[in-house]
Amino acid sequence: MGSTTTAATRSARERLLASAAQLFQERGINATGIDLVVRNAGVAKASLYNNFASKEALVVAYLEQELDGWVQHSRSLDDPFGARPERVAALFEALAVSVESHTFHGCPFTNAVIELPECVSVRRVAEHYREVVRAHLASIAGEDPTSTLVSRLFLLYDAAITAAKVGRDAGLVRQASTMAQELV
Amino acid sequence: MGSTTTAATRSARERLLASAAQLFQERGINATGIDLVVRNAGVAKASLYNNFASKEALVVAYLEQELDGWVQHSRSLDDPFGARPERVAALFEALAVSVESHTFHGCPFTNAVIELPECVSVRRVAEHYREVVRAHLASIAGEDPTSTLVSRLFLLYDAAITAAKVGRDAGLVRQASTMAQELV
DNA sequence: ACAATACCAGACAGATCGGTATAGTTAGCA
DNA sequence: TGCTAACTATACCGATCTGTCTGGTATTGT
Repeated sequence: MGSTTTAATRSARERLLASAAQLFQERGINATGIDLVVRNAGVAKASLYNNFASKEALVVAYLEQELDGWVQHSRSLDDPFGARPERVAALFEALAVSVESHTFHGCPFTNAVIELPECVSVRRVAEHYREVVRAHLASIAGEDPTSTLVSRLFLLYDAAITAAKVGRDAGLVRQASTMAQELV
Repeated sequence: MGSTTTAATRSARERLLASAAQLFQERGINATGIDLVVRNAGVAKASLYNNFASKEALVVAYLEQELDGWVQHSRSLDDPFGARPERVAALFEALAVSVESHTFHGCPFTNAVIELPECVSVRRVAEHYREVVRAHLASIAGEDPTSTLVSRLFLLYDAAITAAKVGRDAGLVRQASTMAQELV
């Protein structure tokens, strides 16, 4: 018990999270049934409820996984010794590339809040994500996370994601990138 | 027949659209069942299917109504003879006020695209909305809708809405407003 | 070898989904 | 007056939803 976890356990849980991440992003959360998540994961239904208390718990775990992924991804893109405009550009350019490769389905956190507006645990993860993004932008800008400059960069990052999702327009993403680079 | 529509018919259809608008925005589209829309409208279920072919058709009609509402609303806010920064400010300030009054549930078009990503008719209305917004911003800026300036204003408008929805932050909306005013 | 534990496959339950059908009521109009 | 058409109320349909339960298998540590 404790931290002991068998290889099989980890595999089932991981496959469920990977399946959920794919389906929730491609089809939306409310439009994706448990049965489909389970089948897509190649896992028994009971395994889902052994690892997660409910669908809502699965959604929250999926979002927490996405948050971890964003942190790792943005860190891997960032050169802490680079110039500020280049660091900003790297962040936005990665977004533009994923838009062009059609693997982009919008911000998982924003999407989840829209689909489950009453769910406080979802909202909590989404707000945590926004704090993390703000902190990252603050570290690039060399300012306080509550500063005007960081707020403006944050707005532009949000804008780029929304434009990419609804407008499917990588050009707008690059426009946002240009604006952000001009700010720092 | 033809354009003839009785008072009762108009009333049922209008009540259904009003009910759908309220519930789809407050609870989301997929999380709102037909029965609830009907009950909330004080209307019989058959009246829904006399006026709309399906739930999807109701969603599209709701979005078209929202589009008309946005056009009327933004026109009523706008003074075509005013200075550009004031015209931009009026648009964003109305958004900030609705955020503060807790009647704001995000952009209906963005939300619908997120909830029904496969639905082409929903996406079509959403893209129409974006063209209309672009045209309005172009008329304020006195430039072509495809110009860099209009793209930037458009990004900021998107950003303000997303920040208001997920972050519930009227301060960010006003920050976006300031940026937009500086641009024109 | 053996108990514990995760795993799989799938039936099942109760609720709710979108949508249809039935049956009776009301209002406008020739 | 009597036809038409839209209304109301409600029962019903098959499908699907989340979640539970049974029952058998494979792996694990001791």
